[in-house]
Amino acid sequence: MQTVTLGGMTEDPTELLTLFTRVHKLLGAAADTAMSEHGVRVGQNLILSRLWERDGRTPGEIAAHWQVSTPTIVNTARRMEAAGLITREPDPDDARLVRLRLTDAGRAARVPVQAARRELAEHATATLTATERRHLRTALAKIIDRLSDEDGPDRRPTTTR
Amino acid sequence: MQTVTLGGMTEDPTELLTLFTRVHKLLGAAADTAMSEHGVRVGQNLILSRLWERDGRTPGEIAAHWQVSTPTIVNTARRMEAAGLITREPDPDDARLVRLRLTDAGRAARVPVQAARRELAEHATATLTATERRHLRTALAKIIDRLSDEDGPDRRPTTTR
DNA sequence: CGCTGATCGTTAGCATGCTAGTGAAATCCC
DNA sequence: GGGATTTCACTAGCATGCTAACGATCAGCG
Repeated sequence: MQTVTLGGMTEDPTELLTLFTRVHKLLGAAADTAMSEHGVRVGQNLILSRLWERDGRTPGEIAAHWQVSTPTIVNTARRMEAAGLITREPDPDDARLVRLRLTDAGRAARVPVQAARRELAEHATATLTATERRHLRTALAKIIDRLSDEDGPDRRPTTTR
Repeated sequence: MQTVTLGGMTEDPTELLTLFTRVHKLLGAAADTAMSEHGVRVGQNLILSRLWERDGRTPGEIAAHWQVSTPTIVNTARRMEAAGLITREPDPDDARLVRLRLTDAGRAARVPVQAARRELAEHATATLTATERRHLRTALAKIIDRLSDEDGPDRRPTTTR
């Protein structure tokens, strides 16, 4: 009986999935607000952070890194091109590929955006003890590993299984 | 080799926002898959769980409970009506209100859907120690409290501020 | 009684994710 | 060399969230 205690409760308010939904909504909204002040929307961080690390990546490359679908990156990249954060040029050696490159604006957003995200993370966990914060990170990583395993359709086609 | 481990990382893979994004995506996808087997999509749980608790609620009532916008509930309710899970009738006493009521199918989904969500939560946290699981719940609740405070525009219009 | 303002649902349009299907280009392999 | 396969990006269409603007209805108050 660790959790549910009420009489006719049908939905435990501390149900894990519910908690995650709410945290994600709050964190996502806060991140979007904070990042928007620097001309970047929250979903664009998927692409920007990879291009900051190394410029000229392809949509498929970025999608694979985050385990996200290619259309997600393609559509986000189109919005970012319209917003002047990146450019999209065909690869000269392989016409199937598209190279995403940072503009000056895209490069300039790096420091403030990363700072805003870091500050938000600190702010959100300000009331957690050091132990809780450490366990939170561990728990999240464990859940990701756990769900990435059987769920992941073809992550790392290692010969053996 | 849990995840990435490079030198000039610009984006810490253990960055809190990133971890939450990934957990949310994995958990949401798994929940949607599990619930879809019973004819319910993951977002519809917002409405269903409230109607299971008490039938005949209004969209605004449900939106307020979850701190979610009214259009979110309205649009989800329209899809649920099309799917045969609920009906929508105007309130006889107040023509502005819409009463959402469960159909037999909506009522029948209760047990299997709740079981599926519970099993998923257990599965996802199976590799966590009891301590980690306890701290996870605490940490999530604390983050929700923290972000709901100043962020919440008008939660509880107490006279004083 | 009737005007004004508050309340409630709806519509329109956007961002972020997804799957399925298309088409072009590169690669494999006979 | 040339047809079949694989690999890309892209498009179309959906679900889930949002804000802004609209319209209808109810409640207050003169």
